[in-house]
Amino acid sequence: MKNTFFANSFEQDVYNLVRAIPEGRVTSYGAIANALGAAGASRRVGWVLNKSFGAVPSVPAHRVVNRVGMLTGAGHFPPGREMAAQLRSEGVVIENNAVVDFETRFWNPMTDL
DNA sequence: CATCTGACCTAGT
DNA sequence: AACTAGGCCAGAT
Repeated sequence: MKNTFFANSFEQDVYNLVRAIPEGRVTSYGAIANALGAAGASRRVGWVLNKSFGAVPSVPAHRVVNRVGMLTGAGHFPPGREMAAQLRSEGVVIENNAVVDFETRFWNPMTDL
């Protein structure tokens, strides 16, 4: 389905979609890109999220992981806002830099949005 | 201006 | 089923 937001810019779309992720849920870069109609541009999503730290309101980028559920971007998170820490605060169990029961915690933008 | 790398994903072996 | 290789878009060197 098409986003109810507006496609003013790719980064804006990514921001809105990531902000729409419910607490305690996670999604993947590919799902976001696909939901935005930019299938295959999953790398771009990651790059957009990289600069999303300075954006306001804060973008819960910690809820975005790769397809396997690994916190690949944990090392790029600023100090005090580590991925695993925030996810744990939301009730998500992290084991070895990966989300436990990722498929259960997975949130599909197109389906649930 | 050409090349490489990177918060990835899909497909082939 | 696990591993390797290729493809994708954008920024950095």
